[in-house]
Amino acid sequence: MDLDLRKLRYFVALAEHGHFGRAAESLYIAQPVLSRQIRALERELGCPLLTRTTRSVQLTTAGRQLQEEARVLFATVDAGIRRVHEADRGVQRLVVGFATGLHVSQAVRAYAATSPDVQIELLPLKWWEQDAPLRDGRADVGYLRRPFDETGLRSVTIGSEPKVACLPVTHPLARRRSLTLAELEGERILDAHARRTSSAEEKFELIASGDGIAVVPLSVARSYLRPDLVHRPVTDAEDVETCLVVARDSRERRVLDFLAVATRTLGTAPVRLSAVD
Amino acid sequence: MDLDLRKLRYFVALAEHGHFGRAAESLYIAQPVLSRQIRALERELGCPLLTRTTRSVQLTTAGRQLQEEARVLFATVDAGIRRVHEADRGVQRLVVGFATGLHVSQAVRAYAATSPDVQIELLPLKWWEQDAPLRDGRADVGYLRRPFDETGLRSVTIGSEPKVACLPVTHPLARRRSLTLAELEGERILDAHARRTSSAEEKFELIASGDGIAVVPLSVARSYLRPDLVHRPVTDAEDVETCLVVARDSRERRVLDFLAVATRTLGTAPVRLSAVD
DNA sequence: TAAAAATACTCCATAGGTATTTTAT
DNA sequence: ATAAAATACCTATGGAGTATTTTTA
Repeated sequence: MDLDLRKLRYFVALAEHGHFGRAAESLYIAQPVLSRQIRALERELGCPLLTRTTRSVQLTTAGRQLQEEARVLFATVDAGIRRVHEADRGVQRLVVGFATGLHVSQAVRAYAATSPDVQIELLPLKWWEQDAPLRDGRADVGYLRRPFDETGLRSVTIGSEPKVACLPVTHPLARRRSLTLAELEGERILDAHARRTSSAEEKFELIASGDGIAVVPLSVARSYLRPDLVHRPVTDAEDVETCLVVARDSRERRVLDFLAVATRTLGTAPVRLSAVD
Repeated sequence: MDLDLRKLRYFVALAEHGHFGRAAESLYIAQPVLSRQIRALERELGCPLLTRTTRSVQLTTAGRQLQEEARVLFATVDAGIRRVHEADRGVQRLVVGFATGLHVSQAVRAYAATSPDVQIELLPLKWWEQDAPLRDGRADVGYLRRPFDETGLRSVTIGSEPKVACLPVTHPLARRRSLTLAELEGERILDAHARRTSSAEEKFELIASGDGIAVVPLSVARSYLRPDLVHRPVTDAEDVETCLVVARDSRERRVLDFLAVATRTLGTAPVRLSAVD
């Protein structure tokens, strides 16, 4: 049912030693135990992890992959347990999510100055799930662009930015100072791609190679700026609102403090809860 | 010793239901079993996860943190096992690491066209560990900037780029077309920061707020371009070499193919192994 | 007092041990 | 022939079950 981390640890030792006897020794268990546990692991995973001859042990492709996965898995476990212990010792954490192109470090530094005991973590938000991390607790507060699914969240608008069209420098429209939506009629617009790769970079690569153009918020264009691309304001496209977002039911001091500091660094009045709902 | 994922799964169910009886029911186990397992988990972790009254079960701070960690942990496990199964079914993967500012998507797309069956994954490399992922197998091939620790690796130089100084727009030197190292004497240079945050953004934030300047490769400056910063070539700073890197002992078809395609997209001759060593 | 968690006990699956056999070089 | 992994068999830890007690809103 559940992956057995003990067996996985045994497997890693075996993969490293390439020898049942020596691996068992390093694990302080008897060799037959290791043999059985590895067989069990192979059975549970449903695929062979090594090819055995009496003289050598060689990893299969799946085995090599598992060895790699084990590395990140144990690192994840260790880091997780450490954070649990920190939470137990009363260490406060604040995870600040931010959509591509939105700059948070000024607010973060201002907040860090007021609350030096809070560990701050930055979480870049993916364009296809801006809001989910706030709902499920992966982030305590986020800088997002509208629209997004606001159910279960509270948000304060903190600004807005124009949309721009990204074009190859060689594109005829690139010579214009600004554009209108009408002028973009007939252009191939690269939109919300289904592929959930990490790379919006790919989109811009496609634009550079002439496969299409994109209309994006100014700050997105800026953060993917390249010498072979230009961006021009689309004068009649609606501005995109940026906002600060928290989970609807979060009432924790550190979150409220951050909101206060963050809105203050924007030069606006501190957020009152009533204004947020 | 090892974290028990079964107990963790039980804990998650309990955290969600907030009630031993109902959680046990949802897990198809008896209530006393759940009680015991949760106590055992608390003992193993060395900290209380919930405050129990006969009417309600409430998570402690550590408990909330563990619930969060469990989410990412189970996701990591699932994804890992999936990749192991894929490897077993013969699905090829190629992980391409790249340092900030180096663009790989052109080569990746060219390679994907020649080898459509290979799953390609992009891995952004951290500035403080450019090379480690190549050595430990997290990446099969990487686009790196010299210098880095080349032990156990093979590299081909594929280009070089000038260094530039990043300054606030308001800085007196910002009006110059280009600069020399001598002219930067006396400036506060923000260098390799010890803090291993994900954010080189922070460094640029510091520059923008006048805390110092930085001398970085051109492509790094470009990828963190902001309206309140400028970058000017430092004419007498040595250029930075960019290179393609693989593990010394990697001889796999997919890696060699990628090298061939990648160097071809650069307009240079395909890499011969002898040239790499 | 009633609902819910904890405790007491029993059973069994499985990790781990030792002794031995099988296998491939 | 020999080194190394697999198999056989035993022990004991701990997970899961039922019955019962303890606790507090």
